[in-house]
Amino acid sequence: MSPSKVQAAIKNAENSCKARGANLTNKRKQVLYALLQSDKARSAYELVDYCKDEFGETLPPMSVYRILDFLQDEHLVHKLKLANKYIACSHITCDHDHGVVQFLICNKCQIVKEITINKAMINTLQRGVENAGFQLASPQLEINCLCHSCKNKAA
Amino acid sequence: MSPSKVQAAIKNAENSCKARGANLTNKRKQVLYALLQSDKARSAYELVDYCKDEFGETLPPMSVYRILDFLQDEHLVHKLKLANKYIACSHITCDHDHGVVQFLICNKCQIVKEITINKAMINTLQRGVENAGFQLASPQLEINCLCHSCKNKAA
DNA sequence: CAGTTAATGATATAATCTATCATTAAGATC
DNA sequence: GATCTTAATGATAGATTATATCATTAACTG
Repeated sequence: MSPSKVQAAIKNAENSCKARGANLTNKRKQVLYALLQSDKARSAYELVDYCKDEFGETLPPMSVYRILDFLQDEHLVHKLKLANKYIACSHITCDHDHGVVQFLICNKCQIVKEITINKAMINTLQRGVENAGFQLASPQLEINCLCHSCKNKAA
Repeated sequence: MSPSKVQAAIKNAENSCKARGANLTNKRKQVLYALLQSDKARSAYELVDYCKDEFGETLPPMSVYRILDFLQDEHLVHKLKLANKYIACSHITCDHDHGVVQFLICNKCQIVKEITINKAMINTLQRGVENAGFQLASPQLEINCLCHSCKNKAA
C-alpha cells in the first residue's frame, strides 16, 4: 500500500477510535502501521521485531498481544487463525461494499490476498452450514492456498 | 462412530498401509483409534493423554507427532489448521463420493462436523482463486463456526 | 494535586511443534 | 541363529504462539 494511503488509513482509524471513545496511542499506531504496509500476515513476535527495527521501539510481546486485541476490538485488525498471524482490515482504506471478501493465505510464504466472491455463493454455503446445526463465525473464510510464486518454487 | 465401524476402519487402514508398503504398528493404531472414536478434533497432547488413559501407553509427544505425520502421509488423518488439531479422515469408513466435504469447526468446543456441498460451488470458488493467481490447497475448506450448543451457551 | 482509570512493562508459564541424537525393534542376508 | 540394516520409537532441547498475573507508568478527572 502506498505511504499516503497508509497515512490516510491511520488517520481514519484514529478518528473511528475517537468516535468510539477509544484511544489510538502511538504504540498502537506503530503496530497498525506495520500491518498496513505489509502484504503478508505478521505474527505478534514479528511485529515486536518490526517495531524495534523501524521505530526503535522495544515493545514486549505481551504488549503487542494486548495492542492486537485492542485493534481487533476496534475492527482495525483481523487475526488469521490458519496462520496464527495478523493483518490490517482492508476496509480501513476502502469501505465501499464490493461483495464478500475472502482471505487467500499462502501456506508457504503466508502472503495474503483478498478476493471478492459472489454473495449468493456465501448465502448457499451459509444455508448448508445452518442445516447442519452450525453457524458461520464470519462470512469471510480463510482459505488454504499456494501462491503463484511458491507454487513454481515447489515444482 | 460405532465400535464395529471403528474396528472395520482400522482393518481397512491396515490393509491400505500394507498395500503401500507401510506398516500400521500398534501405537499407530492406538492413535488412529483415538481419532476414529471421537467426534472432536484432538490435539497431539490430548492424544498422548488418551493413549495413557485408555491403553496405559505412555507415548512421548514427539512420537505422537511422528505417528500423526505417518497417518497423514497415509491419508488416514487430517490436520485442521484452524484448530491445530487432528481428525480421522471420513473416507476411511465411507468411500463413496458424495460431493465435496467441508469441515465445520466450532470455535468454542472444537467439535467437527463434515458437510457436503455442491461441487459446482467449489469449482466457482476455485476459478476465483485461480484468477487471483493462487491455487486452492485443498477443495476441503476449514470453516470457522459456532455449533448449536455453544451458540446457546454464549447467548 | 490527589485519586482513578487506562496503558504498558515484566515475569512466568502453557500449548503446539520441530530438530536432533540415541535406542530399540523388525526384517533381510548369510 | 548371528549379523547387518532399516524402521520405529524414545529422550532431550528448544522454537513459536499465546495467556495469566502482578507491577509500574501515563493520562484523565474532579
